[in-house]
Amino acid sequence: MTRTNTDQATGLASAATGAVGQLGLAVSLVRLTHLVQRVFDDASRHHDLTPQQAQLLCRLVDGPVGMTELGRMLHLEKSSVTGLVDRVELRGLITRARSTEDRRAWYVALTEQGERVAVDTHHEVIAQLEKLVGDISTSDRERLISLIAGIIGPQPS
Amino acid sequence: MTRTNTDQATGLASAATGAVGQLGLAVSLVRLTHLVQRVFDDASRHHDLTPQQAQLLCRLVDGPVGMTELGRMLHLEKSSVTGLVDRVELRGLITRARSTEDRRAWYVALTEQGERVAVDTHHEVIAQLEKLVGDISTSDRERLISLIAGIIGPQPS
DNA sequence: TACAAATAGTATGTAATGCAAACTAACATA
DNA sequence: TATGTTAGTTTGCATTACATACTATTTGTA
Repeated sequence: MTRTNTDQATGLASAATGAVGQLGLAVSLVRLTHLVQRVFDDASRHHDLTPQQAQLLCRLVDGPVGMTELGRMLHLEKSSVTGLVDRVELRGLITRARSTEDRRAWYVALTEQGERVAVDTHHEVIAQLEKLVGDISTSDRERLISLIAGIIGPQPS
Repeated sequence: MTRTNTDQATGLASAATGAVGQLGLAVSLVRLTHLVQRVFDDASRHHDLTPQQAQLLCRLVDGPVGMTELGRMLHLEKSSVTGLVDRVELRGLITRARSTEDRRAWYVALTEQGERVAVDTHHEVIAQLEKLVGDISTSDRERLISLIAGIIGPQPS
């Protein structure tokens, strides 16, 4: 099986290529993603949340959000949103409130406890990531931020 | 609720800060991760795989791997590995073969069909990611690769 | 050699995730 | 008013992931 530079994968194959610097950009992005994902999962677990529950809480930090909008944000079908919100509501971290304009719609909001958990979890994620990037110089950090901004493009909320 | 620069979150809060360029590095990393994760999930789905199944296949591209080692690679408990391997084996994408040195151990390997699916899925992930970073100049790409290399550090396989 | 401890993997039971399809209630429009 | 659309729930299903308990094999040690 011959293999080009970007041909080795989404997971490993480092033995074949040697240093990280030899990897393609796409593969580097995938590895970086695994690492960040890991940090997020660990932080969630530390606060007794599943990663999905933590994601939900993070989406509510700026204020109440409707169920349909949540599904769009989290890329979930509406039935999945119902289940996720149900479970987190049962834990007392969020509440549902009827919309005043549309009696079909609900707004999901953090409870006081939910806000504490959301903020704490968020801070742990940020702190752990800062630890990972701590060695990078200020100018490199800015360069990295702007390069990433170029990739993720206009805010997809 | 006052909010510092790195204080807004793991999910959004863009309305409060404006442009992406204003975000902290940690938050940028989290957003980038969501994007890459999305690409990986979509590619998996296109090939009728769950993301976890696709991850598994990717880990086998370089050759057979034992169950314990798979668990270490994928950060899964051994009972989780058993289940995942069971299901993918049922689909005919991988096979178990007894180790010759240790009669307790198994090696998991791609079948012919599994190798095709793994390579195809991998190529789709790479192609989609390349599309995302296509606008970046060659010198910026190299800079980005080396900055990412600094973050992910020595190959954790 | 024999026996205890560690290791590789499986089996079982439980909770969470996520989808599709069918459903109810409310809104919107012709 | 009738019809279609939208917001959300319910149900049933497959997958994921863990902990715990288990079997079989290997390894270390007396």
